[in-house]
Amino acid sequence: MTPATRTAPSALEQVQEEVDGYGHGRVPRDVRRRHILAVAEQLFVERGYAAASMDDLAGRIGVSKPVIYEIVGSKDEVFEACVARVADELAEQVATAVLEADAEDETAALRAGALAWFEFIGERRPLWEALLSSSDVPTTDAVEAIRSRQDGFVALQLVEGARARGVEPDPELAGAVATAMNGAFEALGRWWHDHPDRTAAELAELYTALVLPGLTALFDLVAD
Amino acid sequence: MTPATRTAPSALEQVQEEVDGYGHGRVPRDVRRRHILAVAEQLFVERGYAAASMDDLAGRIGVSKPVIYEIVGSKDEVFEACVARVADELAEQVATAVLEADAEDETAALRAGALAWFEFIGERRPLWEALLSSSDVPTTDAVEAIRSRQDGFVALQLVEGARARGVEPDPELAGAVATAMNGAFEALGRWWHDHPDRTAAELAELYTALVLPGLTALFDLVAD
DNA sequence: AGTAGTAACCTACTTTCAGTAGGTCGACAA
DNA sequence: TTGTCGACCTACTGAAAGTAGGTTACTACT
Repeated sequence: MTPATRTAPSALEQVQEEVDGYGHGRVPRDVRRRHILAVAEQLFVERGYAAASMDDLAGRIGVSKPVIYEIVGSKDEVFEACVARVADELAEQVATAVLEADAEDETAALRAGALAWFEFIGERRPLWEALLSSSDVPTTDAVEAIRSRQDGFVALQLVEGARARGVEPDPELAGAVATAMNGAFEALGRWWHDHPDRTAAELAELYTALVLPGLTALFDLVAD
Repeated sequence: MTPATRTAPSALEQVQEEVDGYGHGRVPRDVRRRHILAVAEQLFVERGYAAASMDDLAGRIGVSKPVIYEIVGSKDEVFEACVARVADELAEQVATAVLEADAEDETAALRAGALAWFEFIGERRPLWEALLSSSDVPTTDAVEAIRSRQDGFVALQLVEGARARGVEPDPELAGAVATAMNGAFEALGRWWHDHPDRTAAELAELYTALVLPGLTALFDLVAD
């Protein structure tokens, strides 16, 4: 997405610059909000959730704590906002990949979705781990929220895929299967962390091989 | 396992009684340890991890904080000890079910394992959620430990199953698949929470239907 | 220019809680 | 009786989340 200009102008640097644009320390709310979230993201990645303190965060931003509480909220809310940003991007990447794939070819769509997922977390592994699968992250409601959004998306694809074949599937079944599929995604993401020499494409291939036959059987996806 | 005597003498009550056995407050280390863990488990279930305080724990036990730190350790260590207990039981239940199944019939073994898993978490849903999938549990190393143990077990089953058919599988592949399978288990456990009218047997059936065909293809499990 | 209003920000607290330093108390041994 | 050891306690420190209430500088209007 971002053109690969060297030393990429990370969201953090961009906001930092924008903030510096105002000579004095005072900066409008929405800019400050982006500022806080960018620094917080960095901080969570560096220290992990538990060890990241609000005092430290405020210090890095160059602002006092009440500002954070006023503009974003509690520590949990800051964290959730960070998670939500990542989740939005993930959802968009995956959805785009799936919807761009040939609508007739469910196998290709599944493979494309899986590939997009693994590429996404491959590109920002530190962030992904810090926010979603590190060793001290509280499973916040935000995490639940992104899970259920992804589940909903996958379930929808399943239902539509089946319908396109003239099968009317049980929506609850589709929901359960979608949840299981996403659980497998998450788990493979963690596995990848311990086997970094694998490529996203290999993982996507493995995933597809594991899951597709069962889907076919359950939803008649590639019906005669 | 436990004979269903009415008002089951929970581990907590048993230990409580044993402690009361000593007239004075003083009790040997190992008894106190079981005492602490039993009460802690209860407390985590009631309040969740974050809201459970060491002061409260000490108070319920009828002992002062340093005793807990001396005998079990920090809050995290107490939590991990609780998790480890549950994990041991889960591992045993699943392993027993799988190993008792007909070794020739991998489909049956998979189904039995899945059933054991879901029955296990069905029987102690509050505990399961409090320790492993609630909203404020830090994903401790203990959780990682049980995951990797389960992964190892499943991977082993896959490898052995394939070997029994004369196929020598890639162990890393088996590991990845096992991880994905367990991720799906966890996810379905969470899904169940929102769809409590389903039975463990239904979930096991669904799970098997989703996963088995892919396994067959990948490992030649039910060869020719 | 002077002044009211307000948006952005600050100092300096309170509270809660994990974790600890150092001591008490009773049982049993020599 | 006195020493020692194991179980336990009181009373603290330190860190960090969250807040009450005040200050400063920019803006708009007279």
